[in-house]
Parts: sequence; structure tokens; C-alpha cells
Amino acid sequence: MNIGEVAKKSGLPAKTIRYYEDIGLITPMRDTNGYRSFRESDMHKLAFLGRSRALGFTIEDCRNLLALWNDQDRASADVRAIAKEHLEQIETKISDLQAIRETLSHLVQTCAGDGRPDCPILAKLEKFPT
Amino acid sequence: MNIGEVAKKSGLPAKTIRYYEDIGLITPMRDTNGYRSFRESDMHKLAFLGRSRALGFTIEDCRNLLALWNDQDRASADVRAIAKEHLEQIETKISDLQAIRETLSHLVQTCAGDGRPDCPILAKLEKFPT
DNA sequence: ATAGGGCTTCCAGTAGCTGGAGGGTCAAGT
DNA sequence: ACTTGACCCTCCAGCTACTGGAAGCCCTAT
Repeated sequence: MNIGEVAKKSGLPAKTIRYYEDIGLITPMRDTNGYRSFRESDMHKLAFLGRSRALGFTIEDCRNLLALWNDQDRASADVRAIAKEHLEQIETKISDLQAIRETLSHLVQTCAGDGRPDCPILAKLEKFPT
Repeated sequence: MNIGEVAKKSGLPAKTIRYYEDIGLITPMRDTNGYRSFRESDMHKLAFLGRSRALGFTIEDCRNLLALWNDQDRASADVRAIAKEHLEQIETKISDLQAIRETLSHLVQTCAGDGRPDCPILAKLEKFPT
């Protein structure tokens, strides 16, 4: 399989696939003309990577997950630890964003949004502590 | 005021303050020795920037908000539009993250997390569609 | 022969800083 | 006068995870 077909099947842009090769996540073969030649196993890895990234795992997490995936003797505890850590970061981010949303939606509601210059949003940004 | 004092008062790292000067958000004076010399108005702008960034506005948003703040003839509608747009992006991000959280917390719960290799997390990353 | 599409590499840029090297400046202490 | 240490300066590189684009080779169809 050439990169175009793999891109279509995996849903990942060709650029991204080349990048993943660059950083050593996959190592497709090469045809005599220099084109990358993807095996089923490469395809499989890319799909794995796509799903991991879609769940917000970092590339380094993905690298580790991939290694565990390929290791028949892995302990599920190792996988779980990565996922749990990631989950906690997501939860932190969610609550940070929720706090921002509260502030922001309040401000947007109280701002007249007309032609006059008075604006509680600017007032907040100007005066109140972070 | 030198940069160190400004950093302490504004809570922004000196590096960040220099960066903000680089990209034209502030333009402090210079002493004869080449040191940056910050006026109250610079301090005020930096505090404004710090709070805007803390609410997650992009640098470009900050630039626009700062311009509106300095414009006595602004229309609050312009400020509100920026904030509203930002709010909507935050809300999108929150719900994306919440979806991820649901998936992830379910997986973490169902993974034994012991010494055995069987792992529903890897199974999910391997088999199911994105 | 030529046109088009796909493939290659390499370089640069994105956002918003952050770290570090290499060096000048200043105030206090000896 | 000299040294020490804390400042300050500029410039360059690096971070994440790609993305865009240039320059050029390869393959197929007409």
C-alpha cells in the first residue's frame, strides 16, 4: 500500500504518517522507487495511533502504549497507569475550562454589546485580580 | 521600574514580558544602560494581558482587546463579540474533553490494572472505530 | 511527448512561551 | 579598588504535533 491509500484508510493525513515515521512510531518498508510500502501491521499501528491521539494521549503516551500493545507480557497495570494519569489531566483541564466558562459567560451576559463604550468585560480585565 | 520588579508585581515571568515587547504588545522605555524602564501604564497593560491570558484569550485576542481598551470610542459590541466567540470555543472544548473523559474513565474502571496482560484499554485502542 | 496525479525530501512556520549561553551593569561588602 | 552576586541584556534553540510549500522524481494515460 502506498501512503495515499493508507491515509485514506486510516483517516490520518499523509503528512502526519510521514511525521510518525520520522519520530519512529512506524517503520514502513520502501519500494525500489523509494515510495513507502505499508504492510497490514503498519496500517494497524496507525489505526491504533489515530485512536489514541483522538483520546488525547500525547505522542509519548502513544509510544508507550504502542510498546505495551506489542508486548505480550505486559502488565495491564502499566497501561492503566498511563490512562489514569491522562484522565486526571483531562479532569483538571475540564474544571479549569469550566471556571473560565463561568466567568466568561457571566461577562458576556452583562455586556450590553451595543455601540456604547462601557463594557464590563474590559472593566473586569482592567481591574480585578486574576 | 526594572523588569524584575514588574515581573513580581504582575506575576508574569520576565521572559514573557520581554516576549510581549517583542511581539509589540507593550513598548517600555529604555534607561541609558539599556535596561527596560517600565511606566505605570506598561504595568497596567501587563496586568490586563495577564488576566486576559488567564481567561484563555489568544495573544491575538489580547492584542485586539488591548486596542479596544485604549479606544475611548469603542463599541462594547466589539468586545463582546471577541468574548462570545472565545466562550463558544471553550464550550466546544469542554464538551470534547467530557466525551473523552467518559470513554477514558469507563476504560480505567474496567481495566484490572494488575500483572496480567489482558487490558480493555488496549483492546479499545486496537479494535474500535475512532 | 505531455499532462496529471502521486510520491519524495527538506525547510519553515504555527502558539506562546521557556531555557540557556555569553556577556554587560550595579550595589554592597571588604 | 576589587570582588561577589544579583540583576539585566541579546540571541538562538527547543518545546507539541503537526502543516504548508517548494523543488523534483515517478507513473499512467492520451
